[in-house]
Amino acid sequence: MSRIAAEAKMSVGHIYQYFENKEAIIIALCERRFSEFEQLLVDVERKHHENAASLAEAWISQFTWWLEPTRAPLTLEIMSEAGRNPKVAHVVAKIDRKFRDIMRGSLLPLAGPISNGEVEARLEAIVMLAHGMTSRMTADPAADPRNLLSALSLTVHKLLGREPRPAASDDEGPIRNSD
Amino acid sequence: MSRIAAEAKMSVGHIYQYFENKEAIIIALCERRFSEFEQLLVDVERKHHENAASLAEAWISQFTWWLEPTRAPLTLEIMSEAGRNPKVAHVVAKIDRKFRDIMRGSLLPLAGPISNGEVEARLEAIVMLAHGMTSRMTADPAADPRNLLSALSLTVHKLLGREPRPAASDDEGPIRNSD
DNA sequence: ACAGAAAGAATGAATGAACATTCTTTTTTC
DNA sequence: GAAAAAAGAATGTTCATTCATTCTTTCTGT
Repeated sequence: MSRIAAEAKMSVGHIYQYFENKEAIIIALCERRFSEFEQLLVDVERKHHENAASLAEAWISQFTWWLEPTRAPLTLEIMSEAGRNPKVAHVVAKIDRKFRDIMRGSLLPLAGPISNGEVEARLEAIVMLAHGMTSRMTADPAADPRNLLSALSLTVHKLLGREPRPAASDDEGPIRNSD
Repeated sequence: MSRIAAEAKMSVGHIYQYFENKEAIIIALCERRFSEFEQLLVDVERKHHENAASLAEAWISQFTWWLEPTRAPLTLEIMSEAGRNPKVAHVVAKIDRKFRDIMRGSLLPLAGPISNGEVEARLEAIVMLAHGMTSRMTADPAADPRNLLSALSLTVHKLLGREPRPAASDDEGPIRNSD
């Protein structure tokens, strides 16, 4: 609380006029974080709704947002907290549902006609990849965001039954994780 | 510490005869956890080295280990902690390296000849999926381990360029995540 | 064989720091 | 000058670590 107060340039006591307790702050931060990302996806969808091919690329590239070095650790902390705190779990569940709805509607149709169960399995796989990205990003100081993103891209394309884009945006080969 | 002491049926003070401080206990727990899993993979490899087809299946099924409801939350906590504590990060990096070595040697050859960069990208994807599994498992109380595992299986098979096994072990369809 | 001294094992109360929350006091605003 | 806003000191709790003390085992000299 004292650090939050310092950051907000308020006194500790004053914060309690705006939030009932620390947990309420945490919930609000989670909600803000997730709705920011949701907005990113909605924007991408609006921009590319006419062009199926570019949608996948644009959609994937949004995940750099989660790879910001200050964002990933706190996101992982949120997932951990969700395991203990049902209120946090509820906020996480909300964005998860939203995220899957968006994918079901705009991304997965690119895979062609597949069974309902297959659709859900692929959704789950992509959600797992997204979670895995933030976990890898925070747990491995040598993890390179570009590698994580291209592994995501590769896998999403395979899940959509398409070939990944022919070349990376810059001409370098894959980057080694050094020790 | 008091809870650890109770669990170990020791006094709090006595624990400090065996561990320098709480951090040392945490490191030891991480090491034990990871080496247990490593042993699982080594065993699977030994058992299936003659049969490439069954290796992938057996290998994938080992991941139920990470899905144990008491294991996943603490594993996620470890990943979070690795972001702050370099000693924990080092232990995580060690199992990560080992894990990739095993995969490179026994699993990925099933995918046929692919470029070096492709190999590393697929390794990263599988590692991300593994991390994602524990994150999903702890963050979503409605997550079903069977769904997570079959999403993993589906994706690993796609990454290996093979079709997933024809049917699930039991005859049920995919399980919905209820609300 | 054995008293008793030394070493080691184990306990649990004391310490001090961190921290969320509340309460009293001060400052600002109208 | 009253009411609202803001500050920051006080409170009570949790928790890792330390420390004085007690209990147990092992060794030593006769």
